[in-house]
Amino acid sequence: MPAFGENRKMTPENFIQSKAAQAIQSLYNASVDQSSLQVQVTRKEFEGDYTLVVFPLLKVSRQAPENTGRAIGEWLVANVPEIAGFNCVKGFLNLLFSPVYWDEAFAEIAANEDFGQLPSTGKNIMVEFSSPNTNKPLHLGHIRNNLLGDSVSRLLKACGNNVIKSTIVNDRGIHICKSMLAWQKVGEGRTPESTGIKGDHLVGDCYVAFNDIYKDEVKKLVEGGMDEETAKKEAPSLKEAHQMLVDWEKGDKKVRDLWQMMNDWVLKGFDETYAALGITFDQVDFESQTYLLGKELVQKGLETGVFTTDPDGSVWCDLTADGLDRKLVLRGDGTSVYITQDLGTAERRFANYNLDSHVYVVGNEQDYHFQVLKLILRKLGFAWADQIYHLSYGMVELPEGKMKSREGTVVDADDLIQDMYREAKATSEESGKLADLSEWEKEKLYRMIGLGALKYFIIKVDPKKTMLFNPKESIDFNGNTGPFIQYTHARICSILRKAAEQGISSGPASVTPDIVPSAKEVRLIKLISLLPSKVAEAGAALSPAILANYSYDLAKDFNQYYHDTPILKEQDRKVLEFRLTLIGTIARVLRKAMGILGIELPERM
RNA sequence: GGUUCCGUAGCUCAGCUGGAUAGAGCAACAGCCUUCUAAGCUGUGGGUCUUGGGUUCGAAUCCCAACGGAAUCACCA
Repeated sequence: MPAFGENRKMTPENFIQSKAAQAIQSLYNASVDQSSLQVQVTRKEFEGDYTLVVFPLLKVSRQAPENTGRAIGEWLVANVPEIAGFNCVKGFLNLLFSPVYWDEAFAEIAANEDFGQLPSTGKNIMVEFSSPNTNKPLHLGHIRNNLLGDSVSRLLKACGNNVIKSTIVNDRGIHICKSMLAWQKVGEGRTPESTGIKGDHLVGDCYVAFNDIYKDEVKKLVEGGMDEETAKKEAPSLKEAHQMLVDWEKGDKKVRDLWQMMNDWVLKGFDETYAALGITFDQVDFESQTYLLGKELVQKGLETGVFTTDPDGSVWCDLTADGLDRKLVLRGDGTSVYITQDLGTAERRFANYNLDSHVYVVGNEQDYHFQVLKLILRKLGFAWADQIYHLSYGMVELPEGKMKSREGTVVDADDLIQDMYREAKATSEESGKLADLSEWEKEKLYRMIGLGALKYFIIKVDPKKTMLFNPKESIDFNGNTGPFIQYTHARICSILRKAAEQGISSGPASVTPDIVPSAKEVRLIKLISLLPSKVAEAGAALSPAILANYSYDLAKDFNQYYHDTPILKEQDRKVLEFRLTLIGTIARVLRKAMGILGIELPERM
């Protein structure tokens, strides 16, 4: 992927590789494969822009590392006008580009409005994420899922793909029946309207109530002499819930009506949470409408011998040869299981949307499920089976351990969003910098900052790792946090505003070849220029964390530059305009990167 | 037991296809607001990269093993 804008034919790395190959040819009369030459950005402790690692070349040069490096460096300076100087430390040849080179590179970035957007691939990619159950409200785990899914969708889009965001609402099953039953038993006809409680929370309360009733029954049965295992199965409320599920499948009107009503409450509640998070979907499926999919595939698999039938009529796929176990795909009574409908929906989606690939954002507790899913699809002969990517993410744990809904240690999504908002408000009010804003503007800002903090906190961690959520640290707005990056952007906007008041312009045209960027400015330009490769890298690894940490690096570097460099006091107009263009470009790059992550950057804070 | 993932500063995390003295933030300590937003900046202290082997000029990174932790292996979803 190009490290520079799309117009540039060569990245600095390629450029050095090709010139170094020429140097080696000329000095040692040996030809080396350009791509085998290792070039990296020079570490900031050393002087230079890019570094050629000379160790691998010693076989060819038959000289000490230092001498080899020096010889190549001298040749490059003498023969390549873009390379202005070099120094050699051990086996590392640090090369310095001429200021003109950087100036041109920067002008190109500054003029490219689409900087950071990669060329179109023409591919259709579906990203499925969120996929909630309708028996309880969203919690912190769902937030990680939603933010990853949303960010990854934006990443893939920035990588030039046509992205379809989808979710499948798990609105059917024993869990929702439990909530329904409890509502009938102890709900006393309460509704979101009559109580003012958000619909998903009301239904979640019912779910908790069911578990209380259930535990009570089990306890009584055990006291009556029954062993615990049996008691857990024989509890009357559980049997009732099962009966309710059977009635639901039969289409019993009373059950269906109740189900419809309570699901509507929940979905309305979810809509509010999604709106608060700024998340939307292009395609929403409901499991109640898709759970029968996949049965034809089972039939097909039986015909082709991929599946076999047991004496009791259940259908299995034998995966023992692949190091896995036997997997049930159809129950003895002919009803389907979880994986059956997943097979079916995958087939339907690839066909309907002409997908090139499909990303599933699902927790790592389902790693095995997706391993099996892909394998079965491959056995069924679908070429696209390998284009399924399970974006597996780790659990979110609390300082006191795992979240357990039954023990009430879950962090509720709505509560969390509220807490972040409140903290942002308190911190902002304390600073007193927003006194002249209208109430409406302030509210918008508190939301932007609170949510930015939450989103960044979650997204900056490598998805596959189990992460710890410490409420105290999450509301800290100092250091490597969303608000730090937002603050940097607000500061940049402030500078540009002040400059405009003083009638000083900034823009690509102000970059002229006679400006010599300082070492710090060159570092910033190098950082800015990394955006396209970071987008590509993050997209390929499906890790928004890469982009988040890159944004932090850029913001941190800017803050240091900002403190060391007088900007508006500078007398030389040309230098001033160059700096303003640089600062404006940083703002644009930050906005782009954070936009891909789904985090807004305010112009004031 | 099988499979997969994780183990880096007191804590939370970075560390790209192997490269220079392993980096940030938090916490602790010491500085910096007549100058563009102090939600900031500068500095100090803090490491056997879980352990042991291997591969090579060179390993936190790749391979093997051990130890520790997590997930999963349902006629649940």
